[in-house]
Amino acid sequence: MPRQADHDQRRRQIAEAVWRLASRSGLEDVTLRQVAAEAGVSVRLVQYYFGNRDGLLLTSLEILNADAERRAKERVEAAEEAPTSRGTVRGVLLELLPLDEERRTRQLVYVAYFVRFLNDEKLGAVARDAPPELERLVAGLIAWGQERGEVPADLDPRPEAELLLAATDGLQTSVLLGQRTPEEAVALVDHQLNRLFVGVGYDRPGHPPGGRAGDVTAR
Amino acid sequence: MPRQADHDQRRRQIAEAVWRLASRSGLEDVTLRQVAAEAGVSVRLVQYYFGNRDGLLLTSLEILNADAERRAKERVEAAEEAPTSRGTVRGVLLELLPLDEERRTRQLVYVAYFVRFLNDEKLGAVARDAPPELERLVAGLIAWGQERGEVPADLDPRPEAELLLAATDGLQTSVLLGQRTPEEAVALVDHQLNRLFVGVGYDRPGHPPGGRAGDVTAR
DNA sequence: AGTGTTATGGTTCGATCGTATCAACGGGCT
DNA sequence: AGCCCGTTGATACGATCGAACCATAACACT
Repeated sequence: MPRQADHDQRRRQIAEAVWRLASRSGLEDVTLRQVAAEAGVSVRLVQYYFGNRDGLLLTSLEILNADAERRAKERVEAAEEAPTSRGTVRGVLLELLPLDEERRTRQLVYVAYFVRFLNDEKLGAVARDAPPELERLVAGLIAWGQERGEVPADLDPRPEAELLLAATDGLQTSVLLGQRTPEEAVALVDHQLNRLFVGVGYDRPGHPPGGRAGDVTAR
Repeated sequence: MPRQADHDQRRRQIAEAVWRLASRSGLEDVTLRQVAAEAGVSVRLVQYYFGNRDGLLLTSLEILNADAERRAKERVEAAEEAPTSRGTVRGVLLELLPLDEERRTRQLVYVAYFVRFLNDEKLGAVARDAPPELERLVAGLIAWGQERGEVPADLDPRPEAELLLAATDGLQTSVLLGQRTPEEAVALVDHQLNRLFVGVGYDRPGHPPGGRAGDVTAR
């Protein structure tokens, strides 16, 4: 029991227990006792680091959000090395699908909190931040694709970005429910990307476009 | 009190209390006592009609689902009087948006139950039924539109239907969170419909197509 | 070396949970 | 008329909840 513990790590350890419980069976199973047991600490320690239950729920969500933001930034930067705007947009969208355990858990946690976002201003603020920013980002990428001639110039980037993100969000739901495999969801994202991006293939460099451009764009 | 009570109405009265509580603050506030208070009956009565809490949650969801199905059928039939396949598809999609209090509550209830769908087989079965059926319905309507020359023949109806429904589902989320007005969501649905349906206007009969078809289709 | 603050564990308290039990009312049936 | 069962109310019980309190080990600082 050292005097100088790593508070951030301790908080993260407990927050991860909250995520697991919330994603498994919802917020009603996120009790101080269950969280303590799941994290392998005493109830007192949870109180010490988070105060009361509201603080526990809020701080755990904030940590989750910070994680998501950092992860998204990483993936955007990685995708930006790709020579096409399409690759970057695809990277952003795929961050919204439950393609690995981390993303799956994160998205389930958001769902578990969802109804609270509407009536709890503090929680709602945390949740309402991200999406508009994403829409600006994707719209900007589409506009950039237009400058590079990868996206038809007569498209309006903003609604295209909004629809793309909404569709991905809807696919997320179906994948979580097990109605669709992650692969099918990715294929549908690519299908929609095919109508936006002409003359560029998937984010694999050197992939042959295949057929006339008119075929790829499905119109 | 009377020996012969209307059981269905009683059950519905209590189920509606469950919906209100669940949509307001999540399943953790759906306790027997709170439900009884919200419905204006005694706790014993809730037990009498639903057994235990699991039964209460399950049966309330089943009643909600039956309502949704009936309402969707009504709307489809009403839309089918419209002369275009587009009007019918639009009617189906708009049923998925929180455009009135009934739809809003219904969709919030689904969200409140969501994480339970994954681990509770009984609940999951109720939730997993509807969506695939919707996809077949919309895909069929698109195919019908192709026969009538309202939809380009080279489109594959199935992925178009899936994307349309996924996008609407995603828009639902943003409207519930207050990030988008219902009007904006409907506008985006129409935007996406514009790329599928050529040469037919909105479902208002006699609405002038306006400009060349190429303008309307955004491509 | 002693002292004070930080970090942690254990325990208790009143409230509320789901569930079960006891009690009573009231109309349909013989 | 009288019994009886469907229907409703009130209440009790054990478990668990969030929150608070007390105790103490261990390191930092002087």
